[in-house]
Amino acid sequence: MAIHKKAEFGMEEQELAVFAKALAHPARIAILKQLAKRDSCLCGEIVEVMPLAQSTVSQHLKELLAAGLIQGTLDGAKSCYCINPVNFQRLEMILASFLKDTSTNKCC
Amino acid sequence: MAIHKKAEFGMEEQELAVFAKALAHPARIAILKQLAKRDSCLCGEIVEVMPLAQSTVSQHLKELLAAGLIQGTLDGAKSCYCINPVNFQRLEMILASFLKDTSTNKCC
DNA sequence: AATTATCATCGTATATTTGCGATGAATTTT
DNA sequence: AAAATTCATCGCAAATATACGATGATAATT
Repeated sequence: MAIHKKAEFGMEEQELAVFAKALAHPARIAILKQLAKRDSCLCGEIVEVMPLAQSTVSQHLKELLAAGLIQGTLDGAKSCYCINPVNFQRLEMILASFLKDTSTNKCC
Repeated sequence: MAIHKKAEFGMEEQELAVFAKALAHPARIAILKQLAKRDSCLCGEIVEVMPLAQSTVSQHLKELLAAGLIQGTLDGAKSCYCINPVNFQRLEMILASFLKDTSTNKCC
């Protein structure tokens, strides 16, 4: 876009938008489920159960990391990723607040 | 992307991804909050409280419509948009399921 | 009937996302 | 030490998203 106006909105909106964007691709949702299911994962283990190339999975992991939904370490050759419980709790809180703010039945 | 592989994931992942993508921009979150606050809105009323051009707001409304998060009618000159309560309830359900699937404390 | 107000859509420009192969770095295995 | 494994990053191509002004269509006002 010519100019990005995202910064002109409230902190709450921006924070939720960042989390939502991280969840805006089925691959990333599937990755998060896998991580939770196995408690933790090597990148290769995820690639095995995903219809995507290794480089693509690595990129999705990077985005999840940037959004704070997962945490991970790279010990030389091997990697290790897992859910970030703290930020997931934060996500849950923000979602609850959002759903409360948007609850209504009246319509046009 | 050269090829879109989204279709190769599960229905649940895809459905949540569609909702999440709709929420992946602060402007759309702000719009949803406005709609809930006022119960319903003309496009122009939203433009007034938003740092965006009318055409841009209209485009965001279209995306929210496509995702099913809002419903609306166009009576000639005037429009009327509001929250889609049914799909919001569905969103709430899917989110709860997702959060359950991703709950864990064990980490690497 | 002419003007004004409201809004969707089109066209355009730029930025971001998605996906992959190739490459290189670090570790492990042989 | 050589070969194999594991993974992030780079570079590329194509698709989407973001934002706006201009335009046209419809309805309400004058």
